[in-house]
Formats: sequence, C-alpha cells, structure tokens
Amino acid sequence: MGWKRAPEDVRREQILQGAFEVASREGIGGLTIRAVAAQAQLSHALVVHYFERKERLVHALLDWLIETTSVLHVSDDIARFPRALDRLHALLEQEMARLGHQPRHTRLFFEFWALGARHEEIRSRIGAELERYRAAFRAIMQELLLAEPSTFPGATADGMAAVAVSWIQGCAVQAMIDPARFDTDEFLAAVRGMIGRLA
Amino acid sequence: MGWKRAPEDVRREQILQGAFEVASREGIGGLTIRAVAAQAQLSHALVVHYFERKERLVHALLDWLIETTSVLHVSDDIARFPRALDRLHALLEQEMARLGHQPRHTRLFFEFWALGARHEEIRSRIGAELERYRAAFRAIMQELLLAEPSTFPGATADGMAAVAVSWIQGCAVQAMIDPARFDTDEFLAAVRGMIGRLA
DNA sequence: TCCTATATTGTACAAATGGTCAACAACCAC
DNA sequence: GTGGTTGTTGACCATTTGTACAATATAGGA
Repeated sequence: MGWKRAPEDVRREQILQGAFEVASREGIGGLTIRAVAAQAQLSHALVVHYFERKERLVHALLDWLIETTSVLHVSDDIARFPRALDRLHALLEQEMARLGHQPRHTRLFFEFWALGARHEEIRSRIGAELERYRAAFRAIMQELLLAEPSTFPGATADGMAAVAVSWIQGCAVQAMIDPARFDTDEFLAAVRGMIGRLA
Repeated sequence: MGWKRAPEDVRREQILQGAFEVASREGIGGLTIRAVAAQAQLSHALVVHYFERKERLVHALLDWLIETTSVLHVSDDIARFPRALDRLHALLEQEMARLGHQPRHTRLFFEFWALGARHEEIRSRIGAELERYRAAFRAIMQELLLAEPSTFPGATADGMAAVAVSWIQGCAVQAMIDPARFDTDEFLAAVRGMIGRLA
C-alpha cells in the first residue's frame, strides 16, 4: 500500500490536529475515534494504538488546546507600563481581542469547561488554568489596592482577580451565544468605567 | 400487565423530570431515550411517542429548565429599595445565592450554553434568556448612570448590563470548576467595591 | 356488556461506536 | 539480500442508540 512511517511525536501531533478539527466542527460530543482518523487520513486502529482509549485522546486534546492557545502571555509591551491600572487595561484588552482571534479555541475551551463539571480529570486541569489566570490578575490587583486603598473598599486582591476572570469568561460566553446583541467595545468601556480612567 | 393511563400533560412532565435527572447525572451527552425512560419507569417507546425525536426532547428539556429555574425574579423585597444601587446589590446577591441553591440547574444551563455554540435552535433560546437577563440589569444601570453620570465615565447602560451578566456567569463557572480556590463572598465583596458602597 | 380508540409495550433493525487482533508492509541492522 | 522489528491496516465483535412497528392492555361510550 501507499502509507509511510512517521516518528511517534509527528503522528501524535497529526492525530491531535485532526482531533481539534473534528471537535471544532462537531463538538466534543461528536469527537469519534473514526472521525479523527478520517480527518488525519489514518486508520482508526492507529489512533487507538497511539492513545489507547478515547478518554486519553480527549485529555490529550485538552492539554494540546491549553498549550496552543496563546492565553495570558503578559508581553513586554504590557509589562512596560509603570502603573498597574494601565497594565490591567492592556491585559484585558489583549485577552478580549484574543477571544475574537482564536474563536475555535475559545469555543472548544468552553465545551471543556462544561465537561469539567462531571469529569474530575478535566476539572482539575481546567481549574489549574483558571488559577493561573487569576494569579496573573491577582498581582496587578494587589498593586492596585496598595496604591489606592480607598478606591475599592472591602475588596481583596483575590476577589478582584476572580472578577477580572469573570469579565473574560462572560465576554466570551455572550459574544459566542449572542453576537448580534452583544457589543464587545461597550462591554470593555463599561469595565473601564468601573475600574477607573485610563491615564 | 400493571400499567396505567395518564393524561398527556402529566406524562410529558414525568418524562421531562426523568430527562432532567438523567441529564444532571450523566450530562446532556449521556441523555439517552432509554435512560430517560428507565428513570421515569416507562418504556422507551413511550418517550418516542411523546417527543417524536430525541432532538425535540432535548429542546423540550431546555424549555423546561428555563421555566423551572427561579432565575431573575425581581421580588418585591428588591423592588422596594428606592436607590438603584441598592437594588443592584440585592439582585446580585440574590442571583449568586441562587447559583448555590440550584446547583443542578446551574450546571445543566452551563451545558446548554456550550451546546448553543453549535445548534442554532438552542443558541436562539439561550440568547433570548441572556437578553432577558441583561434587560433586567439594564434598567437599573440606566437609572444609576442618570443619577450619577460621573461615576462610570464612558460606560453605557447596555455595556454595564452585560458586565453584570458576566459577573453571574463568571461566578457560576469558577464556583463550579474550582470550588476550593474560589470564594463567592470575596467575589461579591470585590464587585461591591467596584460599583460603590452599600448604603 | 361489548366495542372502539388509543395509550403503552416489546421486539426488531440498521447504523455507529469503542475496542481487539491477526496479518502485512516498511524500515533497519547485519 | 535477509531477517527481525514495528508502524499500520482491515476485518471483526459486542454494545449502544435512535427509530419504526405491530401487538396488547386499558379506559370510556353505546
């Protein structure tokens, strides 16, 4: 026949790419060993050979998704802002722009969030990502609270970090479900109004 | 045999109850006509008889879920507050408390949100619910902006309503995925700090 | 009491799916 | 070349699932 050999890691990547395509198109519920194999132009037995069980493939896809999503990279451009408030604004803006630039990643993440409600393995990985997310905001919020303690009475850095994460999530959900009636710019403007003026 | 007849609406309700139980336990992906029938102690053929196709059953379950979730009922206790800010605080508190009181409803809603990304029918219903949600907050936000225009510079009532919805959603997601590291009280305190002191 | 309408059920069937396995073909060491 | 190793495949199996359908039990009217 006309098939070729390939190094193990190349095959795994090829299969995961196929899994991402299928999951993006059909949803995780429609993620089938055979569908992935067809997408990657391989036999389904080979997919089983590399990932043993479908469950493993799903977990591997989540890991792949986390790795390939350019989430929360605090770039030098952002880190350069001397004031914490400016960094917060820039970070929010960057993350919300990313939601629009990687729509398939965002939607797939969303499905994994829902899956996490019932599968411990997935929940713990998503939970760790959420914590990473909060931690990035927490540092900024801490600085913000120290600089102007009276601005947000009663608030803690932890709480404000969680609120920042909820902005991202809420923006993602509403933009996905209701793009016609949801306006990201207005959303961002409202957030800005709440946390203070951009210098 | 020992089976009995029942009025049509009773049977439909019985089946939908069973569907809710199954979907809560196994997820929408595990929602099977046979599983629903077993839960409701009926033959699976009867479930088909009443809902014709599985798709219809899922849509009916979503409608049922929307109806039976005590979401966003602005009670007299809340409406009595003269100041918009107080009503906002009370409404947020009520909604976040509900998330904890109806955890199965919240989780199931979450799954439907994710499903909505791929199914037009579901997306439109969820979208309408989101709009209802925003509308309730929009009225309060409008009043808030009129009373103190300088408090939230650049923000619109629409944008702030969307942000309020994102608080509820973000709180639901994080509390579900990461209950150990997420503190609802701190979250609420941070939100309060951002929108102003409670009188 | 009988008879009709229909609510309810068990059976059946095709399609899809996860997983197993023996066979085969490409690559490598010798 | 040759033989062994192993990546790769098609065929196969058991199970589940959606859906169709004929048979049956029940309720209510004549």
